[in-house]
Amino acid sequence: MEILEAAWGLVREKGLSGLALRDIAAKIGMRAPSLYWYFDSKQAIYDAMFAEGNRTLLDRMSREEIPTEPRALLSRMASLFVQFAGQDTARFQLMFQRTIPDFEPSPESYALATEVVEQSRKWFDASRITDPAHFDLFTALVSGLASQQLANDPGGDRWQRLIDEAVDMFVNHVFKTPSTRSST
Amino acid sequence: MEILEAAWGLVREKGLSGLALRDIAAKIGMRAPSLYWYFDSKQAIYDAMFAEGNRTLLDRMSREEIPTEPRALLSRMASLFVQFAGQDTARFQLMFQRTIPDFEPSPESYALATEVVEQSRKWFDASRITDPAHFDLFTALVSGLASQQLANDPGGDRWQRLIDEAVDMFVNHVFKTPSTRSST
DNA sequence: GTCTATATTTGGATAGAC
DNA sequence: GTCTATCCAAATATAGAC
Repeated sequence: MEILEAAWGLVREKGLSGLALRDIAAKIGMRAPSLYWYFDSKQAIYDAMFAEGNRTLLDRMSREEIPTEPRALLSRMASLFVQFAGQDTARFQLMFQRTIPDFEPSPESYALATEVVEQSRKWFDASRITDPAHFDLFTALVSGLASQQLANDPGGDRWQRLIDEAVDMFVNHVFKTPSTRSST
Repeated sequence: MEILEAAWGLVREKGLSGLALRDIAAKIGMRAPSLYWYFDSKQAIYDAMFAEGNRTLLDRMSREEIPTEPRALLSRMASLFVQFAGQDTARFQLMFQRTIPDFEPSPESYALATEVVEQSRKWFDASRITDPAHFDLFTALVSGLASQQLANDPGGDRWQRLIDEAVDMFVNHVFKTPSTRSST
């Protein structure tokens, strides 16, 4: 949908909460009221964007074939996520941080977000790491890399390039075998 | 200052970007224009809050005596930060995430933020970990714990209680000695 | 489907009296 | 220092013509 495309563009330019219906309309040669033929409200637009972001991420996850080796698997997972986050700060904020005052995703959109978590856990389970706390630790590690990258070196790779080391650290910790370390 | 206290309260209730001068004034039995005697603009209020947050954090850091043992030191550091973040989501967003469209801290306020980073690095250096990339990895780990805690279990301790394990993981990685692990 | 016109609200900011 | 009155701008949303 052309409207959402325009919305994404604006959100990247002016920040997530700086989005205005007027601007969206202007960007596609329309007037603001016309948007109401497609969406019930501004919140509905945010909601559609939220859903789209999650669908995109789900799609990317489904395209990957899951490596069998845990280290490779978790590295793939982390790279996928940090890269996804790094591509669009506003999208990251919309999907993973509570930054817009009133916005609450609709049940349908929220279901997609849940599916993302479920898929992630399914991937993670394939690494044969069983402790749920380890999953939490891993998500913290990955989201930390992503958020530091976005906040302190946007567009760069200062944290992105630490992914493999971080995964090594994590894997060695979980399996408590300080065995072979491959830093690519 | 009474104004800032009211502002913090509102920001916690209605979100960072939901702050309105009218509401601040109302909360302390005033009218909005009166605030202009104290602050030049709304941005100036955000700026004062930004500065105050950083001063508070600096103060807490300075009150700690730095443990000599690296594990204890980093654990203290991480706990301090995650706890500080967990106490106030809005403050965390203001200080560490770019969530308000136009807000840019004044040079004086920004200097305080820089000082926080410098102090943190000074602490970190005391652990005799020299690789700068390790500092980045550590900040990612800690901020990841903090942001996951805030986003997915606000008020709880699901990620907070992983701090010691995370520090163990990190220390073992950095010193590459898989020696004694103490999980408290 | 898209428009103009307009209602409505909200909120930052200023002028000027006291 | 604090007020009232007011201005101004932005922005969501609705009504109704075409």
